[in-house]
Amino acid sequence: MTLSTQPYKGARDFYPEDKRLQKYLFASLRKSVEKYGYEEYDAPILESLDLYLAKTGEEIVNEQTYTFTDRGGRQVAIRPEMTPTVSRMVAARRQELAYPLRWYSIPNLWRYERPQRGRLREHWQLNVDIFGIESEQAELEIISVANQVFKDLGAKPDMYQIKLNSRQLMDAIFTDYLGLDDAEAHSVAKLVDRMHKLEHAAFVAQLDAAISPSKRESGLTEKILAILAAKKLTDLPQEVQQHASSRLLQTVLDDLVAAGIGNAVFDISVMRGFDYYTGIVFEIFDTHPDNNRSMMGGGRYDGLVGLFGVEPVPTVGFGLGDATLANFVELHHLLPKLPTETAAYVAVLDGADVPTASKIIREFRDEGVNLAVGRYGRKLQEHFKAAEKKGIEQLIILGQKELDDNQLVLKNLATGQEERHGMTRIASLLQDHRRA
RNA sequence: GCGGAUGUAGCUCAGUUGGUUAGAGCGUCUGUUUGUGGCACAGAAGGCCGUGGGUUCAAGCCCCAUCAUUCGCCCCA
Repeated sequence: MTLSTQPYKGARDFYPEDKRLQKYLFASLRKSVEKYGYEEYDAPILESLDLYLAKTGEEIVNEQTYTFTDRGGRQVAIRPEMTPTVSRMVAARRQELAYPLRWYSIPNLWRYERPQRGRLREHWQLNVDIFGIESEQAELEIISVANQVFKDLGAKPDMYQIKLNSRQLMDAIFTDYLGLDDAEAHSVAKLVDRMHKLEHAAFVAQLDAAISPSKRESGLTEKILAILAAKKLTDLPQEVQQHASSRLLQTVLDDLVAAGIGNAVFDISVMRGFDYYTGIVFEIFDTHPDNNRSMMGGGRYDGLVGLFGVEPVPTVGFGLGDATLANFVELHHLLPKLPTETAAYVAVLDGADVPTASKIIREFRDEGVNLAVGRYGRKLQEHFKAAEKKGIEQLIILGQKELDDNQLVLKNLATGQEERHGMTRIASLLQDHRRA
């Protein structure tokens, strides 16, 4: 039995070129959310299993969470999402924190399931939450932050679409307007979530199955279909439009447009899987036909902090996965060239005095110039190849001649241009080059 | 958990109706003399043909199982 070199199923190795992409994406995400005053936090990857049992949405705990018993007999889970953790942290210090809190994190999360495109067992997810604002100011800001994230990655508005709905509005439609009981409402909600994936006939058939025969005979199926055909809030029946949640959603949509976010729309099929959402929910979809999926989702969850036996704190937040985001930026060709951190490669030629060369190299580093040194005693052409393969554009040649007159050769491997200067001059050239 | 596809060199893949020493391109390494690369030329290394069993005189090829990868379903942070 030979040892496998493959990473664990559903998890990725990050070779330097992969890590470079991840670092670029995360740096962009951090920059975007920090523009709005969000601060980064973090927490352990392990949590007590109780934390996930306490909230609703059972499947994720039973089937999709990595769990184990530790040596002290405690039931432990590897975090499958960040929301319970951040709620726990807020609850623990609820009285001393300065609201509104603006927090973000980029945790790695684990779920036990069959890997597929854009969905792995280990992934990283940007989590952005605002705590302590009851009004729609919170929704407006959080969606603006999400939009900023895409804008800063170079995305144009037609590359993605922000879809909004409201849990309260759907509850009002299901219960008050349609008269569904709880079980029917739950089934119909799950169906609506998938309505764009199903053939129309299949959807209607499943809809029929989800409601009681008597209601079906009184034409309820048609009534539901009429509601679901709504493309705008104003397509809904008057009595539904008068509901407070409908007016609130319209306000948020109008405010987003006023804020210059024109690709935000009402979409009745946006339900969100978790039951802890209490108000407006939203998702961002990639409009590219090869990646037409939800990249980010979120909403208002006012009840979660209160699960810890303290006063509830109104919260709006979202999560954005790294795998789907990477698909997005690649499909839309948004990636810039990602250069190495190393400013120059140093070729110490055969016959050059190594202690003297080393002293010069140390001086470069003291100036903050990142240098990788090639193996001593190699031929110059091998240094060229090594530097090029590593993606390092500049080569510093240190032969005995250069050491004697302290005029070093700096060669740009892309253009072939060469210049001779003292160490200080070359250091500043390299620093300018990196800033450009 | 369910279904489809695919496993041959480091990578991308060829391998005829089963037939003897297993192929290409790219990459890697060496050299074309010792301080100027990317090209070219010459050469080399590198394969239990995913694994186990079966059929056959003979299996990379056919059959079964198994593992892995991948796409989708379920579900979705």
